[in-house]
Amino acid sequence: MPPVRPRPGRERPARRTLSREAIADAAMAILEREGLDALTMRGVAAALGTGPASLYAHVEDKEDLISICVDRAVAEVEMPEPDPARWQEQVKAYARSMREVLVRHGNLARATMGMIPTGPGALASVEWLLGLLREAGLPDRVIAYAADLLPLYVSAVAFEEGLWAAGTPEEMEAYVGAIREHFAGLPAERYPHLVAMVPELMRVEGDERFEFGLDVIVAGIAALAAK
Amino acid sequence: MPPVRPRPGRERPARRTLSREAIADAAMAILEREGLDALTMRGVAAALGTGPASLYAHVEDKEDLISICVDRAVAEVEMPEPDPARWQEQVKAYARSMREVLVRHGNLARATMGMIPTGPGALASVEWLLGLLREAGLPDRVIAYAADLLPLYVSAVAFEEGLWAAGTPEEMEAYVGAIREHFAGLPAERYPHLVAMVPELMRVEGDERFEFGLDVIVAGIAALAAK
DNA sequence: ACCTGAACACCGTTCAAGT
DNA sequence: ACCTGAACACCGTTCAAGT
Repeated sequence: MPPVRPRPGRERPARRTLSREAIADAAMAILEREGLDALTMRGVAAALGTGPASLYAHVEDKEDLISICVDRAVAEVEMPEPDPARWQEQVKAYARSMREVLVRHGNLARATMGMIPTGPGALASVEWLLGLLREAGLPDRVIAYAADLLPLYVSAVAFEEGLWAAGTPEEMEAYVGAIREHFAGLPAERYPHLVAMVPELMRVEGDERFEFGLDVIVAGIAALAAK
Repeated sequence: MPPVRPRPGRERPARRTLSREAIADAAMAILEREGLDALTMRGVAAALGTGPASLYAHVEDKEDLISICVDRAVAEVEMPEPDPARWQEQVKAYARSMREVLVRHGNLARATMGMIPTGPGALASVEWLLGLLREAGLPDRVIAYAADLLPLYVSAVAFEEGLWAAGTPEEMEAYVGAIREHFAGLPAERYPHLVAMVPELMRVEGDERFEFGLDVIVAGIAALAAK
């Protein structure tokens, strides 16, 4: 009669098997907590209790891993039932949701720029936007360029906002103060327009800034579509 | 009578003294030849025949060095005599020139984004744009946001174009081909709008794309200014 | 097939020491 | 004050070896 043994291979708790999904989960957690700059292959591996080399059995390289994260994030963008009569408002709501998602995921925006989306999340997102604009009756050529311009704008804004959010609030405060002083001290004879505009420029604020660009772009698309 | 000596301290050719300017020159040369990714403190130092530590006597850090390069590049943007009656066309010409400058300097665009300009080159550029829009009679608030939106758009486009230009033309060709095939193979029942739009989306081309966005933004600014 | 330790070829920046 | 060699604390990725 064989001696009683603890269940075979269970002397220590089984290591969670690595997988594309588990790696992406760990990466997303780091992104949300610390942002894109803190996302390293070594960090992801450490979070999974292994070494960086182990990741390469499931993931092509760091770029590949980031593209998985981007696709997951983009899938979170809200896509309400298209209502062609309200396409301008729906396009804006879509852009607002995308901005929120990109900022929340530790400035993934830097990665979305220049990326041609091929993952299911991004494809569903593009499909939604194209559908809305087509049902609204915009010309195909305008739709093609608009569907390219809109995410570009949102990504650019989110990218910048991610950079600014990198520092602590105190550093941020100090930086803005230094900028303000620098601009206030400029010679009016050399930069008359700039000096005259300093108060107005200093009033520029994140949300309003985003909404202004959105207004401009949606109004511009509507104008070009009507031509 | 003292022996004839070669000029004092000239036994070897004198090392070119380091300076902020010399360091920036070397950095700009690397940028134009190899792009932003290839710009390293070690590379700049090597080009100047010294070690990386030597740079830190003249330059705060890498970010500081890049900001010098950005300012130099922005100073190259064309700024014709403002003609308020033609402000829309002049804004577009300004944007085209900025795009060209950013792309030519090895994708400096990634660095201009999120940067509040304080150097003389950037200030002159902002001053010009503000002056044009003020003389054109746009409302101050629209000017403030427009002067922010326009460089953001140009930088975003240049940033993406810099990414695409990173590979060789053959790699580029292969990548576009793969994308085309991927999109052509998508199930029409899952992505009806996307599949229907593939031919139109594939016709999207760099210059036309940039011009479309420019048209949209300038038309949008004009529309908001008229309200 | 999957996982691993160790190593390779890089980074930006700091520091003590020189001149 | 300026410059330097060496070192520190990181990277992404590869590779031979294990299972």
